[in-house]
Amino acid sequence: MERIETAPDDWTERQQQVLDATLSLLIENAANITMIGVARRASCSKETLYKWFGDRDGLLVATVRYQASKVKVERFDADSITQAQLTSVLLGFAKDLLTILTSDISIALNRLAIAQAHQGADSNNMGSIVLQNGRFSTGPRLKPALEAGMKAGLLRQSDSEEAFRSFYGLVVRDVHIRVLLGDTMSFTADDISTEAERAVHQFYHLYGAQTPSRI
Amino acid sequence: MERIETAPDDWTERQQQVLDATLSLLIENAANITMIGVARRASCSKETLYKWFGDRDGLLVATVRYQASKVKVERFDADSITQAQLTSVLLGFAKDLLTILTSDISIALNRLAIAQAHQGADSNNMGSIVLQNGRFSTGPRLKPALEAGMKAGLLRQSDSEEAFRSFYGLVVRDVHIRVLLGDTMSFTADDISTEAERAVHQFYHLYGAQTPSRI
DNA sequence: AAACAAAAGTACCGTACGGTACGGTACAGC
DNA sequence: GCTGTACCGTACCGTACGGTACTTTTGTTT
Repeated sequence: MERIETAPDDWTERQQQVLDATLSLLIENAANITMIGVARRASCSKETLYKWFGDRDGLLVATVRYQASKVKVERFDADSITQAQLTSVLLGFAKDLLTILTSDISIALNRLAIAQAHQGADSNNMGSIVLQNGRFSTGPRLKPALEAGMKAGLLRQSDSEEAFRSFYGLVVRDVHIRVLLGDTMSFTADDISTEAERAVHQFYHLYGAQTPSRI
Repeated sequence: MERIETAPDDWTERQQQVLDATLSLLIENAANITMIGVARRASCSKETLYKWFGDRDGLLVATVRYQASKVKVERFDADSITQAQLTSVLLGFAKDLLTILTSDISIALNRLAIAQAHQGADSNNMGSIVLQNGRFSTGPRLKPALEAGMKAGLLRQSDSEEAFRSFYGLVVRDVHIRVLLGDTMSFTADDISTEAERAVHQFYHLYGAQTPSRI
């Protein structure tokens, strides 16, 4: 297990300050973001924004990518795995997922991406970018651990992608759509731990090799 | 079991035509909806829109409520329930949920509501309305069947709200966020049936009184 | 047919925002 | 010191849109 970090998209420090300013404005109100607003918050000129990022969409895409590059990903890459290790990986994953999905910044970026997921059906629109760096980066991240678990006889043999999707459902349930729609669910760290443990327990119940105790 | 229909919010036929026009425009591009666009699509004047709906937000809220009023809700309201009945209710619910969440109209309205979930923290904003008529109307709808199932010894005794949320997670998994972000998942009716059956099977596995066969 | 109401159509206003241009300033290289 | 570059601040332009006012059409009542 090691922590790897994706490339910071090679922005200068000043440019990163601008992107951070954009992020802070997005968190405050993703819908009403304006170029002049970003310029003021970042204490830079609009012309600089256009010079660096091309246009409004370029700035927003750069901001989404920039935030994605900041997320450190933990990968499991061993052949064999013990029960305790697998449980630890699953628990950590569930907690990370719930923490991220309920964070201000994730909510803001998802709102932004969802709002304009319709325009520009190409793969460079914001919806695709968020999907790629969000949901579609989490699956492959957990896959090795799941397959090692199957190989070690801890999990039933099955399609690891399907297993992952069910685990995702058990972890997230209705939380994501609720927070996106403005339901303030106010999770404490304890709540998240409890939820993660429930999800892992239920997942073992569905996909574990031997049947553990109920709920 | 009976089909009840919520009040159509007493709009005249002509007004409903306007709301339908608004819906069709929302489906085409929820982000770029304009008053003049609605007026043209509905062959009415802007002034009429303002007279009938107050302002832009009033029109959008009315449209969301109007659509919600069109959804017929099936309720279970018996004291006792058989295994076959419970399975039927669960399957029907899962299929309905997946069908709705992946429909153009639900996607458009959720995008609209999510985009501006931040402004107006009062309970009359669009996020609250969609939550109330979407996620928060599905729970109570299934609750009686779940509790009847517990009473009949078909399901383990547990908090029916918690049981529902896990069922929701098993049914929806990552589907909702993916379609909202623009991932075209193209479900056929067969796909939806398969998904629903898997979810119900897994739900029974977690909450069923006797342990059925795996997956 | 006259009279009235409702609503379509159109013209208009104010504003907000994306994008551009330009003047001014700090600083690096020569 | 001179020149070029990078950047800030601000003013400006064009457009799109929300909202209002006014004129014309349509249709209904008496």
